[in-house]
Amino acid sequence: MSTGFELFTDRNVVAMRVNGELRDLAATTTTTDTVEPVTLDSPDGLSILRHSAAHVTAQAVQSINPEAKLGIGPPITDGFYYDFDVVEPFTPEDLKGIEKAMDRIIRQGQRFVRRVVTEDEARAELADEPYKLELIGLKGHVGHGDGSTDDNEDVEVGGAELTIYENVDGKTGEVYWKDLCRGPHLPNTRMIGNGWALVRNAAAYWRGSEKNKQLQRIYGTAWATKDELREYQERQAEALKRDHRKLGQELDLFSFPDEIGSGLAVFHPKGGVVRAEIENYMRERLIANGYEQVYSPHITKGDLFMTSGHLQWYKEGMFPPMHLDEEKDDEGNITRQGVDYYLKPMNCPFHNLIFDARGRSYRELPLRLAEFGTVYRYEKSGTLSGLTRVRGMTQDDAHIYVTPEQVKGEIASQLEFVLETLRGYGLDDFYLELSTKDADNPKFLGDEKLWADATETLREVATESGLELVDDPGGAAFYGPKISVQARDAIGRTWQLSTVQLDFNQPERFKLQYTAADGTHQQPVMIHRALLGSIERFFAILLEHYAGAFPVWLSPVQVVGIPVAEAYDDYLRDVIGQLKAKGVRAELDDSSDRMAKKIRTQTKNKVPFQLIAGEEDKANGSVSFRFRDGHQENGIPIADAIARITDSIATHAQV
RNA sequence: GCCUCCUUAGCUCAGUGGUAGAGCACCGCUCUUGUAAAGCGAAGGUCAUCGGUUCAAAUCCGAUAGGGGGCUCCA
Repeated sequence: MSTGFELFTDRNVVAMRVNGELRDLAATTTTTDTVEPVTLDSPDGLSILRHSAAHVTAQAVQSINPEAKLGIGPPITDGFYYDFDVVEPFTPEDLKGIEKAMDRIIRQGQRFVRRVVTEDEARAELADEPYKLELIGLKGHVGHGDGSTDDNEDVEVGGAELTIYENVDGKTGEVYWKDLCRGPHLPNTRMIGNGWALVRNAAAYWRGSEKNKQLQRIYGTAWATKDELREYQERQAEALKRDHRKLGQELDLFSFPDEIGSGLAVFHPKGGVVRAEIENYMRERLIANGYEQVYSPHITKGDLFMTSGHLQWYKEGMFPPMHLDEEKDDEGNITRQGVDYYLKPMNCPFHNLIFDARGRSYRELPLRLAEFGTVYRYEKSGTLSGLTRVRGMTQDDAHIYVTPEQVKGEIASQLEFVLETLRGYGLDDFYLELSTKDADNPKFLGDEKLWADATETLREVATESGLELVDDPGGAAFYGPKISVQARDAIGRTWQLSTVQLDFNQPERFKLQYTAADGTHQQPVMIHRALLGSIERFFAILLEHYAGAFPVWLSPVQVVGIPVAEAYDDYLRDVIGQLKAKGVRAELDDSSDRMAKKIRTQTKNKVPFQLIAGEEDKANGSVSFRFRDGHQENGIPIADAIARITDSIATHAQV
């Protein structure tokens, strides 16, 4: 029998795994146990650190406001949070005070002490903590088919036995504070060190349901060292600098005029260039890969969405109808029945009608219909965010109709097409996510066997791609499972981009058919495929990925000519003219600014090529390049300069 | 939708009860020959909107709209 303190003398060890279970260092082990050390900087160690920091936050809050009732306080990515029921929400000043109190607790070096309690003991000790009592009650039902506690709540109540963690004085053993908790914890608050900070406060529903009361949540971050905290804060600052809303304003790309309404963007001329390039490239790729382009209107009679099922399942996500064509007599009696028209939230029903416009042969399949279809969704106001979550957006939407035998091959080639196209935009770090149905959720429609087969097919294709595959249980659409491509951007954030989704439901609802080789009528399988997601969102992702410094082909202005003095305007104007003739977006900066000011301005505009010329270059028939990072290449002959620029556009190069 | 914070000139922001300010951008003039800001001047705001308190409101209170951060949602 020995404790972790005896087994591990390395001070970086903060907990241990005993037979696979995380335990406090204070726990006792026997010689037959398998015991592994958990270091502070390991993923487990960081979670424990963050969880302990959450406890200290709660202790600090209750030391300031004893009336605050405790919710839950789990570790999360990069940090932790703790929820409180308080009469007055926390203010930024409150957070400063809480940080001070936390600092005192941390410096004091209080020990975390684990104590096993019976349910009755726990209820007695936590009589003033209604939320904790609720969790104890829930735990009582786990194993009786409830199973409703999620991972975060599990952090509080844990597995086989109820435990309370006490924060006690390192010397006297006096108990300062306690909380229902599974643990494990750091041996001592001092180990939280100085790599932590409170980040913000926000409201959050108790147990994640909007039917419940909103609690006040305090978010914090915690790291093994102060340096790692600083790196984290720098990453946050970098993300802020790249924020597409900020860059969109600075670079004059798009805006959201209040006069139009929430979540509805306009693209300015410069943003329009970028967007057109994004779309043009996509179009080229579609045509080269056997797609046919179709168009459909923005509104439709409601019946179409009854057929598709959208009005039954997603009506709250749609803009309310326009009621048209109703006529009444003088007494107000309806003499002609009106019709409801809806803005479309999805394009698929229209494409189904195109499929169904005439008899289809198996020889036509796979039939790939593609459209940049603008859709409107009545997103809740609180969910809107820049271009990434809007109420009006254009999907690069495609629906592919295949025979059941073609499903696997088509999905495999779709996946390849998707990845290749994304690489063309400069994204090349991907992993896949397989979204499947929950066993018992009634939201998911259709035959179990179909789901199982479809899921298996997707899994095979995903596995064969060789990319990392992550499971997303319960993430499927109501009509079928999907593979989504997640892309990592330049600073390591991941974005869900393309989705390839199987649908057996809509072909059934629309009674879609094709004539098979044997003359029988068969139902096609439908594949939904969005490559960029929405063009607005993809625009935002690229903008953040490149931090506004687009590769040349996407840059709104590709070349700016900067004469050393006015006398060289004409010389450079001629070079710019030659570039324009080749389709390059080139301009001459003939404003009255000094050269250095022009360089500053165009660098801030993130123009990829600045062409500078004065007497020296003019005499040699050359120009000098200056790039966004400030480096220069002087005296390049004009013809070479033009070739270099046009090549960089053709190859989608970054400069 | 819910909680919370915010909204002053085109942009970034000062201005905590006595009816508005700076820098940059825009416009005009003068100047300007080699790699990130030339000088001078003019113009620009019923302080998001509406209502209330007050002798007096950008400032205090309320509502509405828009935005940020979260929660919930995301076909």
